Amino acid sequence: MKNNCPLNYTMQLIGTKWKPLVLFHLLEGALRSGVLKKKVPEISNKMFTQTVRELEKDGLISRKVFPVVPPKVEYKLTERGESLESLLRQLDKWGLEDIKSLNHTNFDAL
Amino acid sequence: MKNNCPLNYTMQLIGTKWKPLVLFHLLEGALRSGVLKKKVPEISNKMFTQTVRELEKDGLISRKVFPVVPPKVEYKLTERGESLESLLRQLDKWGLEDIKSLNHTNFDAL
DNA sequence: CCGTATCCCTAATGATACTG
DNA sequence: CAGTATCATTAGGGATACGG
Repeated sequence: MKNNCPLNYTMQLIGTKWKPLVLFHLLEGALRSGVLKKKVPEISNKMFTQTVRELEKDGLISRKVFPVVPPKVEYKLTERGESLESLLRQLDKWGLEDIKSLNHTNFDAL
Repeated sequence: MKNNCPLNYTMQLIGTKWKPLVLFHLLEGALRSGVLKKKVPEISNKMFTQTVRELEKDGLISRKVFPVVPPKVEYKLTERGESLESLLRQLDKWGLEDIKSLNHTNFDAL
């Protein structure tokens, strides 16, 4: 761990383009692979797989395969992943508030 | 804004390798350029400049030049930047807690 | 002291086609 | 439905040398 800042450690776990979004949508509960993917419309097939694989490797989500046809796979947050909930919500909230304040600024200027 | 998630908006503002660290260190107050840079030892000259420029452009920090020799430049958080304080501290806190819990796990396993 | 300008490398992301 | 493989592109990052 460099920079002796736990902050960096956290960013390395969730600080990518897609991870926060995937985690955020899983706050609702377990989701089937296709459903989860549709919640992040712009994500490519490759990046979706890569993202969930890494999140699984890091123990933030779990993957459950149902032995049925057609295949069915569900992803859900692990306990460790759930511990990110308040952080994820705060990230979302800050963005929302910031956008709102920007709008106010624009309105005032016009 | 894509994915209609403010979360993403936030990540685009601070979700890079160095921005969170720079912002975090500025929570203490204004810092002279060289001092701030030393707080992030591994950062290259180029990335430091690039990082503070972008943070300034996004209105999260401000840059003050003192007309003296040798040159003196100070960076500090803007009001908008300061609004990130609790978020930054929570990022740091989560990492710290997670590292601790990992250590416990390891100890238990040994 | 502070910052810019180059050059270079690697990791991250994306489009497309294909398999069990 | 879920996932893999491949190829191509770009963005992020770093080393070094130079300039006000």
